[in-house]
Amino acid sequence: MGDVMIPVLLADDETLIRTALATMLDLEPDLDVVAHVDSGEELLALWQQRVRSGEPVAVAVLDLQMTGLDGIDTAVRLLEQTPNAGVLIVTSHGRPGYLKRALSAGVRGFLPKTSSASTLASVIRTVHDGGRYVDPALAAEAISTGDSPLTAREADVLEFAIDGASIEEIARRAHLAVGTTRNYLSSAMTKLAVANRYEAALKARELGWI
Amino acid sequence: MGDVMIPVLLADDETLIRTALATMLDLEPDLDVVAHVDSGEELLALWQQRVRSGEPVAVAVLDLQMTGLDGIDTAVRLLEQTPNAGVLIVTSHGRPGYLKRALSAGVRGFLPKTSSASTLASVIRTVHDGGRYVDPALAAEAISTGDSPLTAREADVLEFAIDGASIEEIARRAHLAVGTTRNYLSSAMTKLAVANRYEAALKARELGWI
DNA sequence: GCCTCGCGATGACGAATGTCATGCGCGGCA
DNA sequence: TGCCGCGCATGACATTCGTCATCGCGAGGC
Repeated sequence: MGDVMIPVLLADDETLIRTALATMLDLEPDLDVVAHVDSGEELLALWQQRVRSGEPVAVAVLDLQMTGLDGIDTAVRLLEQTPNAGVLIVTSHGRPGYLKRALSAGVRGFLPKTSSASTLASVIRTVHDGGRYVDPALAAEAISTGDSPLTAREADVLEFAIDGASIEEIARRAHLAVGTTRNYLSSAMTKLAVANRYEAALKARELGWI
Repeated sequence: MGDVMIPVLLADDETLIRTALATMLDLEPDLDVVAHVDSGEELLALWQQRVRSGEPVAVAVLDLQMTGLDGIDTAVRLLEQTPNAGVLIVTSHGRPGYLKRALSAGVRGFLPKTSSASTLASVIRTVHDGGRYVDPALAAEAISTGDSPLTAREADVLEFAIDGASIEEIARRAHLAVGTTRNYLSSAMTKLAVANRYEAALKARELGWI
């Protein structure tokens, strides 16, 4: 019996949600939530500890938006260490770009929080067995969105533009000249078909491109 | 036994979270999650139905951020109909202004999702017994933040400014002249001590003032 | 070696934006 | 009744912003 149980590690900084999910998943006969923590850092520490002590490989269920290391950052580090670990990301915001980044990092499951509980449980099993599962709606959206047309610099300046900073401030943060910054912002705006840098930053974030 | 059970109605548009919370709360011996729905509208319909059929008064647990009617809107309508109903709001974003609006609507419980599960359960009991409970950290923040210094018009234009619209566009949406819109934005910017309307809108939202 | 291309920068120009002084009408209110 | 205060509006002004043409430079590609 013990060897058919799937060990699950859960990371989410919202305690209420995390414990509720842990409680619910633990009710599944074949799932064993061995630990749940409130940050990516703690999950990584726990993972390493389990690897060192030779415990059976677990499925990591990560919330995408966490303070500190977010779900994708955590997944990247975890997968650097354990290349084919089963990692599953759960998120409130179905941004296409996030899905792409997660998949290219090697994440094998990606679900919105609007999924059902039974979906989550079955995806945990799928991921544990080496399979993949991506929410169909999110996948369709990611495909139809296409890849980011932004160059690295354009993405940089947009990232600094999102909090409403002036071009001067953006230039300082990006270590670019003011005029250069303007140009990058301008070309990003053209690509995104919007009229100013704020809309551009908003849209790029919406699409997960920054 | 049946009459000591506290009926709980749950509304949250994230199915995974909602069912996990419902499952967890149902494990409490004195709580009975009689239904959980994914929108404020549905919760209101359910509430009315229960009132009409004379069922015992329940505690409503509402997620603050939902598409359509959000937690506060739902609470307002629910409390218009049943003035001293027990309503509890749960949220990811601890904006001071939200807390104030919720309390002035008559909500008696306000918790961040970073609370513990036992806190939620005990606050449901408190609210059911006619008591109040507000997360101490959120309460302190709300007190230190003070009230909104924005006039109604200033708040209006800021709301339209948050998606990056031009002043012309904001003016159209607010049914104001372009110059007037500029003036309101300008005075809002002064009050918020920022340099442009985007920062102003962001800051006002951060503080829960719009 | 030469050519091209992308990155970073500059300067000029018109449009959008933020500021300020000012005006007008209207509902309280002393 | 007269006097704020407030909502809404104008016009003028200096800045900031977005666009565009142009340039230097270094890293490949042939």
